[in-house]
Amino acid sequence: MDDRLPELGDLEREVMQLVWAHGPVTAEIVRERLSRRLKESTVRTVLRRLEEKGYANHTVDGRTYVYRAAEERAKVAAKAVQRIVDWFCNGSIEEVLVGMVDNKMLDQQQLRTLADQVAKAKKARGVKKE
Amino acid sequence: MDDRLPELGDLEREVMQLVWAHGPVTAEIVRERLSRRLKESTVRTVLRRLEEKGYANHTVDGRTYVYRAAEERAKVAAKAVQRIVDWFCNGSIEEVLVGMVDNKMLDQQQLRTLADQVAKAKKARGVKKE
DNA sequence: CTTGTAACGCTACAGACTGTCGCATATAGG
DNA sequence: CCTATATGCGACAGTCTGTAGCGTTACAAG
Repeated sequence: MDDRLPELGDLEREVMQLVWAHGPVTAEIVRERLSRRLKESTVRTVLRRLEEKGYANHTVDGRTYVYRAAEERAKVAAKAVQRIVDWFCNGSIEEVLVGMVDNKMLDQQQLRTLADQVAKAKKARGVKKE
Repeated sequence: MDDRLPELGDLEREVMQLVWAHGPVTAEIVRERLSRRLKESTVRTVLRRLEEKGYANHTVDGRTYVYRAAEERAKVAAKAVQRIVDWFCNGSIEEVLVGMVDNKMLDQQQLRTLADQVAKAKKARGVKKE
């Protein structure tokens, strides 16, 4: 259920960004949009590995593979953050947030606004029961 | 200033945990407290690499190296989180928080309490000027 | 001063993981 | 049936990590 997704390399991450941003894609599409100019086989390998790692799925359309994200971007990010929190702060999210404020990555005002936005977002998609 | 610290391997992380938790330590101390049973040279290598990576410092006491964390745990965690946020969410912390709520890693109530705690923590250590 | 001992860094090395492809193979269409 | 094309597989080099042996150096005792 809470399968720990393996970490990604730089290229892998860039490709996932595209998949998330662009929706279902083919190796060719990814290749075109990629910053670096790579061979198709390279892109396909990355896509395949992404699937092995559980980040993506594919379906076949004719003889073309169409890839799409296996999990929402926000969810993956959340898990990644959770892992960081577990590793460095004994699971205390507060500590991390405090650290971010200290480090000026986030200010107090923002944080407060955040709470509201989250509340709003939650309501917007329907409240889930505990 | 915002030097991107390299990521850590499992053992390296475990060692850093000890450094943070136990304060200034020697290779020997670390070795004793470590879960796995390792040779001293192994521990020293890890400590040295940790220093190269910018996570730790050392001073010499007699002929013994004493290591201490170069940066606060919470700060490192915060940076790590920041990186995740940049990678996966275009820097939108909100998105991650929403994801965590969605994923039931965090609930709305907690988040609100969080804002207060951070505010308190900030005040407790004195406001820093921009 | 000589030597034993303890702490150190250096070098090494095997096993993953990644970025990058070339190539043999299979298949939709004509 | 033949061709173009999309696919997967295998490969290879470079890097990172865990793990450790070894030669070197410095302090303490003889």
